[in-house]
Amino acid sequence: MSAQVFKQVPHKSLREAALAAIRQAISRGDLKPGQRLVESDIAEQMGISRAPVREALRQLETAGLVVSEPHRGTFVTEVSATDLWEIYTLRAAIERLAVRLVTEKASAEMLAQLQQAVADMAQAAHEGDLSRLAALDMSFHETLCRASGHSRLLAAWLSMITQIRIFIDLTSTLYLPADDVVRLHTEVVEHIQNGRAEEAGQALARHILDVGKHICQEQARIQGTPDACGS
Amino acid sequence: MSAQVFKQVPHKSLREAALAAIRQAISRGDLKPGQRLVESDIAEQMGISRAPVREALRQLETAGLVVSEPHRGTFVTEVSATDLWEIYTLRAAIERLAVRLVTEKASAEMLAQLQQAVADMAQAAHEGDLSRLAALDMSFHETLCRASGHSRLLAAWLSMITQIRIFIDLTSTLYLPADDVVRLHTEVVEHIQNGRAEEAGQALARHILDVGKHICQEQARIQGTPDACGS
DNA sequence: GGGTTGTCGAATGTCTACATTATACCATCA
DNA sequence: TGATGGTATAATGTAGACATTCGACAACCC
Repeated sequence: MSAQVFKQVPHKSLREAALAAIRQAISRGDLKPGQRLVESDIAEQMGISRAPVREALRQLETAGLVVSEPHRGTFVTEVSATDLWEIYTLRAAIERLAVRLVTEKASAEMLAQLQQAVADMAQAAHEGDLSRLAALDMSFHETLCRASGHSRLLAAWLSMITQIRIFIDLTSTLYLPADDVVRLHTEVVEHIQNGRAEEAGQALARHILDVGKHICQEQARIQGTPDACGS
Repeated sequence: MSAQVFKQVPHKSLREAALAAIRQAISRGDLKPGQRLVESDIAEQMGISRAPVREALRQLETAGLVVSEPHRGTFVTEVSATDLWEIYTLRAAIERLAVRLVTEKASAEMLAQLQQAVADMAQAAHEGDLSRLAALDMSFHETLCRASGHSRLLAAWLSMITQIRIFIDLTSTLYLPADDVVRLHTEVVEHIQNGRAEEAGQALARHILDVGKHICQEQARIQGTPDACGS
């Protein structure tokens, strides 16, 4: 066998293309919660037939990004306050595991990466660049989940983030003073550094649940529904 | 608007039928890990066309029960030792949340249901009916997840159980003495009863991880691969 | 004989057409 | 006027046909 010269063609099926396109559209907010997705429209816009579009929609349905009712159509999932509560509690539990795993491994480069992330956050906070701070915040958590080396954990995290991203952007506010955000993440990193897995997990979970509660209340306020977020 | 009197008819499509059929077949072990699923065969056996079968397969793919390679086919997911480790760690984290939620609510009937489950387990253990004990064990955990009132949590739990059920049945052994199994669950229920959410969660998580480790090692032994289950 | 190339069969990927169903609209009638 | 019932339309559900691709095996060359 000769040396590798040619790159593998990324073998994309139309289904995967449709999947990515629709997911992106939802993630970007081009498709809003509750909006109807008409198969033939999507197919026409993409220049393909309905079959691959349907299959992509079925995948998105299992992933929870859309809901489909027989003979009525598929709609972008609407996220209720209850849903937000579910997602945030689950997310907290999952990230708690992530941080525990990372602490147990505690590779030097991982730690450096997380420290860098926190340093960036501190700088953004210092400069008053709140939207950058929010982006770095999200990035910090993603880094953590990736560093866990737990593929299912990461997949679950990404799935949940996709579901709430629209909402986070919608109400794009920091629910805490910028300094507090930096401090909380610093605390977590220090716990990791010192090998205190349990403390790191608790600090992180508390932080996530705290933010979740705020977003939950905001959601309830916007929609005028009673606050469904547990204590 | 009048009060709800008539139930909605469950409006099942062929896709849902196919989905349920294939899922059951995998769950029952009729379809073994690694086995190829030929769309036209399934369609013919069910007396339907390939379209709904394909869509069902796409959903199963997202759920992680099958994997599909372009132009090669769809196969029942093979569960490696690493997968088992991922599933058990995630499951422990999720059930830890479940037990916390249940403890916080602590409705009387829920508690009674869990106590009944443990009592049944004790009886089965006393009678030496190990397979019934194993079934009750599983049922206990499912009850817990349902009682959490957290739909995503339950969905995630069911998904993971489906993925490992084949393997659990395959190596259908209790990895602990029957009495220990009963004792561990009794302990969890007592913690719930006393409102000690954190302790209940830790006890449950320890128990699950313990079992997971044993199953992991068993898997590694069977396949001759090195033990990939973290500490 | 080892390795490469050509060919064939089978399964998947995709498309088009048709069947079924839900919803909106309008006519009808008490 | 408002409820009832029919009809049209548009979208989804399903089927079947065709295109594409993979894997295996045979033919071929060195």
